Amino acid sequence: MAVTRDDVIHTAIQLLQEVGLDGLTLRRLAKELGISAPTLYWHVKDKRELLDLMSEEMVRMAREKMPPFPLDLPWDEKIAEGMRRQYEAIIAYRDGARVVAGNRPTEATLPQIEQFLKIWVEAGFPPVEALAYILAFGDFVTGCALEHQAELERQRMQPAGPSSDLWKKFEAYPTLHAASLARGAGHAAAVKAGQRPSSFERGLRLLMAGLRARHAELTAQGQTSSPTSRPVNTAQ
Amino acid sequence: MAVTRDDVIHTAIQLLQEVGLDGLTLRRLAKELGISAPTLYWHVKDKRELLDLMSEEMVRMAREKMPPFPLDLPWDEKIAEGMRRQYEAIIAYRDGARVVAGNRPTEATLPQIEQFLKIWVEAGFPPVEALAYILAFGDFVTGCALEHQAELERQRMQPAGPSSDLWKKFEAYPTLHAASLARGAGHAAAVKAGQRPSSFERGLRLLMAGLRARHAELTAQGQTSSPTSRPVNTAQ
DNA sequence: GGCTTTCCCTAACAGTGTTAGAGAGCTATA
DNA sequence: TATAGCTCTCTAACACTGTTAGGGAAAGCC
Repeated sequence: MAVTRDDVIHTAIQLLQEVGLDGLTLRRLAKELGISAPTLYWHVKDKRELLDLMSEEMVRMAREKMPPFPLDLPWDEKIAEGMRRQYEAIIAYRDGARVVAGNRPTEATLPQIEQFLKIWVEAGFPPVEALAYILAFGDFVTGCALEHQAELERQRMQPAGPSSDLWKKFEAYPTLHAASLARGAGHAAAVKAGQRPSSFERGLRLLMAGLRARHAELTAQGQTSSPTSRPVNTAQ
Repeated sequence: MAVTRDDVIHTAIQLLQEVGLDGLTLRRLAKELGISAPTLYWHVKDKRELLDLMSEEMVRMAREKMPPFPLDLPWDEKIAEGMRRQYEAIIAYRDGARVVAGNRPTEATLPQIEQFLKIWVEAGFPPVEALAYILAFGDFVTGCALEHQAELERQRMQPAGPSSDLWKKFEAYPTLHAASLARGAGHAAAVKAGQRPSSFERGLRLLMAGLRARHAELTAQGQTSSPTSRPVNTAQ
């Protein structure tokens, strides 16, 4: 049976899990599919395009596996949950962050953004400001996901490697020393157990606190029944 | 005169400015130095090591050019300024974010972290919590810097390309449509003018607001003269 | 003079994404 | 039924990449 474009994409994603992004070569993928490397160019324009398609499909599949979005939450918890889902979707696959981040923005993400943006506007944020915040939140998610998976790849290469040593061998820096000691084993264990690393949750909590403050400002400023009807200044 | 290791690093950084990370090849660098490619392996173990050295030197040089850090600010503005400097240092060179982010954490950054951490602890944050926040902030900075420079590279390839079109051709998404129209030309112009994009400043303001709220919690909880003497719960 | 260190070379390997060009098998149409 | 065209695949090859092997000339040291 002939190989389809979907076969290429899904086999590539599966192969990514096994060998990582740096090991994902066209020849390797072709062998997995039982075809020759140049044949891939009939299904796909570029390796760049292949990665774009993989990126879209990966977040789509990851989202598909999640329980339906709880719509009966207060606005701030809805937004927080939305960010968590974006984070989880990105790190669901090995090197997913690098694949998604390297991707140029595509049209397939627009409905997703639209839906999320609506939550913000219904909460009372002016559309421009909400969009700006979504982008900023997105950058944070990307950064966390990249750093998290980079750490995973480092551990995969040399378990308990010099990365952990680095956090212990400095008595020259007293504050850092105290902090990292107290941090110590708990963190490494949590990461290895696949838990959400504290960086993301910590930062998210801060962002949400800041957002609630801004929201209070907005609702105090424009006291109409429809909060979007009278857009306020965009918080320069 | 013989080529030194510093020559290699600085020529590589200069070459990075001209051709970008993807254009930075060992043969190209060797030609720039007037030597042959394999000779580079006498000065440097790896390309990976070369990039690590470049990363360190780039942030060092960028920091060197900044005015001395203003120490007479309130604690929150000191932290915000520290984050801004980290961001500026990373995006000071072309593809700087990719170079720095791809770098495994090195010992040279420790004094920097120690100094920054001290600001937090003096402000009243327990060391563990402060360190966690610094890492979260760092992820945010990395994410913003990567996205910012990725946008720059996209523009370099095709000025006013389909990326801008994407934000305009969707009347199917009303909320997004409204937001992006109001955003429109102002943003693109700001990015092209090299201004700090709103994503970073917006997110930073949110993070700082959240941080001030957390700080208020902490100081209300532990009312001693030395705020670090009685570390409080770490905000689970 | 001999020995080691420093700095450089050419030749080559194994791998990468990618293009050129050709061909087998199916389908639809004249 | 013959012909044209579409779909999917192939081999050969190109222009790169990082990297290794192994050798050689100049300088300093004992």
